[in-house]
Amino acid sequence: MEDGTSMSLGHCGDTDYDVLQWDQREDCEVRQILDRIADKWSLQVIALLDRRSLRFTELRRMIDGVSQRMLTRTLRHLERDGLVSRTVHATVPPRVDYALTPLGGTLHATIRALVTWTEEHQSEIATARAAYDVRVAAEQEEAAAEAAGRDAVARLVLAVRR
Amino acid sequence: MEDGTSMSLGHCGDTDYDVLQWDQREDCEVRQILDRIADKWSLQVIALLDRRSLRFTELRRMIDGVSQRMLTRTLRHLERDGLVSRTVHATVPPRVDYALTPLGGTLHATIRALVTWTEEHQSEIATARAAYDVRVAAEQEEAAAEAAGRDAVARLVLAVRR
DNA sequence: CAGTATCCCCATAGATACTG
DNA sequence: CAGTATCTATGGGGATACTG
Repeated sequence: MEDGTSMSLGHCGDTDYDVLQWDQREDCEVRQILDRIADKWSLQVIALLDRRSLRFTELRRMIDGVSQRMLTRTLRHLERDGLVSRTVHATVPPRVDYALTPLGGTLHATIRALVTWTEEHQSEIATARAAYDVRVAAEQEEAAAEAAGRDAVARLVLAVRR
Repeated sequence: MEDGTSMSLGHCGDTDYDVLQWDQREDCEVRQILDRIADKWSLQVIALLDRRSLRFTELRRMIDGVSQRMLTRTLRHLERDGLVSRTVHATVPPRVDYALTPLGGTLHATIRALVTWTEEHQSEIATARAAYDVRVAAEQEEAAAEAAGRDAVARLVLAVRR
């Protein structure tokens, strides 16, 4: 076995509980779910399984670039969290079906809000980035010019002294 | 400079655009936002700044365990995406205020949905995990027992042959 | 088919030291 | 105070080989 977030989960660190916010607590449930959905493959898996249940190899083919190892790991994590169910059919060759659980379905629905937000605001973000990058570039040029100015002065001083 | 997702962002990979889903596209806006809010510190920063604007050191003190480097990086990223604003007061000693932009505010509101979901379902998740762990442990014991049985048989065979 | 087991890389977090 | 610069270490994730 490779890992597993350990069993002693608990309800986050409970120091000054009432003063702190969900996002203040280290390793709380929110963080764990966030880490799960933010990892490279989980979200794609969830989205695909929301349409219909799929076999291992079907998922593997549909998710471009995923390795067997990573797909297995991702599915195990999702299964452990109760977001995805795994049914093994004792046939030859073996057949394993993965499906989204009701719980997983509600999570996917929730995530959609974030997707919608992103779609609605992506142009604002792009604009902000462009503006930021320009600003940074300008500052760098300024700094370079200043440095060049200092050098010029230094050379002048040397020339005069000679 | 250290990095910056490069400037050639674009609207994700545009292969078979209409067939694919948002979550199928590699490196699309959704992924970028997800990576941002899912990273270790961004969310805490956003949540704190949603209450009131804060100075660098205030943030540093309020966010337990964050290093200068990480806080700076986090703030720069958030600033670049237009989620956080940075105002430098030309005083001695210097004073820099960070605040959530309107855009950042709407993002925080959206994320709250995810937090709510997590709070509502954390017991289900915990139950699922416990069940999964028990299942895995049982399978392992089973496998161990089987292996032990095989060994016993093997020893018997050897004993009889002698 | 649906995995497990290994090895390896490299991107990023964290610690430390220095600066306008 | 509010950073930048540099180094190291951890682990996520890819490639490959093997198996029930």
